Amino acid sequence: MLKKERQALIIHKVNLHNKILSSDLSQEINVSEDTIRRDLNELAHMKKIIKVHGGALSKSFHNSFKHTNIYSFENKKIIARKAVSLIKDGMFVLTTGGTTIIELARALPDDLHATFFTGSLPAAFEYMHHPNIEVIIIGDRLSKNSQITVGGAAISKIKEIKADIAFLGVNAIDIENGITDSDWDIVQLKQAMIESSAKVVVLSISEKVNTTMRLKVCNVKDIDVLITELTPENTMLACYAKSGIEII
Amino acid sequence: MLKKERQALIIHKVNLHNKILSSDLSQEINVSEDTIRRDLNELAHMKKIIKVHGGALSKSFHNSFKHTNIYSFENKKIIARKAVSLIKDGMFVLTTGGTTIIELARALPDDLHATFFTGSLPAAFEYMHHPNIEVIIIGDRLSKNSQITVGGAAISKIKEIKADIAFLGVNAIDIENGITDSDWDIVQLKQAMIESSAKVVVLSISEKVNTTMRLKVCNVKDIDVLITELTPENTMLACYAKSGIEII
DNA sequence: TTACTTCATGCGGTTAATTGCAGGTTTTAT
DNA sequence: ATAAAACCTGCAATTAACCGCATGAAGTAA
Repeated sequence: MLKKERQALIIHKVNLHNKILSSDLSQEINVSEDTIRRDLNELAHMKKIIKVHGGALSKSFHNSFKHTNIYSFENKKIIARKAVSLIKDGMFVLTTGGTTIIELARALPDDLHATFFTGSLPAAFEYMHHPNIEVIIIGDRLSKNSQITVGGAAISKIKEIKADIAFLGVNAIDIENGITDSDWDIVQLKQAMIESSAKVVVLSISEKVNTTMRLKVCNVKDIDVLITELTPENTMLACYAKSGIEII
Repeated sequence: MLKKERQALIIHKVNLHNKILSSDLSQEINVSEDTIRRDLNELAHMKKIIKVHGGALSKSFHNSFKHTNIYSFENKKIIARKAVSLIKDGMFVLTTGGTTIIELARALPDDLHATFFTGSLPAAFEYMHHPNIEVIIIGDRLSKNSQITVGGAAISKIKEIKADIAFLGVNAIDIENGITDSDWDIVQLKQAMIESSAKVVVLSISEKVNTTMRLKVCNVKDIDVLITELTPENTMLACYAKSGIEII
């Protein structure tokens, strides 16, 4: 096999599989690993692939970090816009923290008059900049990881509130296991919020749909509305719709 | 699995869930926890994630408040340094908000172990970044002007606390009228703090000394310590020293 | 055709990277 | 205080990468 021919094949395979091992190529094309390595180095030098220890990665694979970041950011904005449409003047709104909730805060229209309850510092900070929103901070011990107040006092405060709507930014939702999370304190908080709220709205990028974590927050049937960046007709969400959840 | 590939997966998961445990990753990817730890450390070194004990956190979750130009910044730093010397390990500390308190928060030594109570969002945010400080947020309605929680619930929470020391950033202090302020809610808050604290420390740049505002917080005799950027011997402070206040 | 040059390849030996593990220490949680 | 979990360090085994060189193929000019 000619050198050019071999390299073309390598590029093809890398783009096809996003990754390739030197050892595999060597076996397949029946040349020494040194030759493969030389090929990979040349191709890497021509910026056709990304050479790594043990093989190579496709260019698109490596870029996928930045893309996903912007991607989910855009997705969260879409979710936020949908969520905002559920909030009406005069409502009492409970929210968790999380980046999706932050986007929700930023998407609130200036003429909305409502009262927001939260224990999340970043969320409170966003609400604070809104001209017509009353912000009530739920006090307790501040969790440094999640930047939200957690503990018994926070829970009992939440239970005193009769909110119209609660927005939960969730980390994992699954038709079998419902909403799950990895932080015990956050789980307690979310459970209290669900209990205290007339309507429970779950915000989740589709990547988190059909994933589970260790601790259970609630069942799918406890949710009233599910918002993702996808259209409600998406097949991925069909089973949730069938469980009686409104999909937006 | 290639190392780069694994690290890409880790970044993706961290960004997806905001937080990840080394043990979970180890199970999922089927490599030893040591390998995961090494990956996390590398990624942390590349500033892609935040490494914490037991796992890692997403970077996007740690946006900090903007550092606007603080008036009389250098003086407030001097005051902060003096104030910090009063805080000992294990203390319960009550603080208001205000830029001087923010400087106090930043001046805290890393090895200080103490519990801080505050209703101030910016102050809480600074305390949160300290490794060994427990932060308790005092909840209630958020005052947008002063970025601190105010109201009856906050007051009664403060009264439940038996703090060792309270730091008040004040707006006006005068030998005749004592501490005065212009915001009714803040006045209530400060009064409660004074009541709940064994020791009351007032932080004030000298510009605010010998000025008065409309609402009275307390008398000079209710203060234990006064800290300004001036030396204790300064004649401007002599009359306060004569009233039995410790000047630092 | 022949002698010469260039290039691609494989191989032996060496160096570097990656990973898991044993141990001892630090941190965390109870 | 105490026990469990997480951490770090050094080490060893495995694997990949690199270097230099020999071989032979392919091309080139006389």
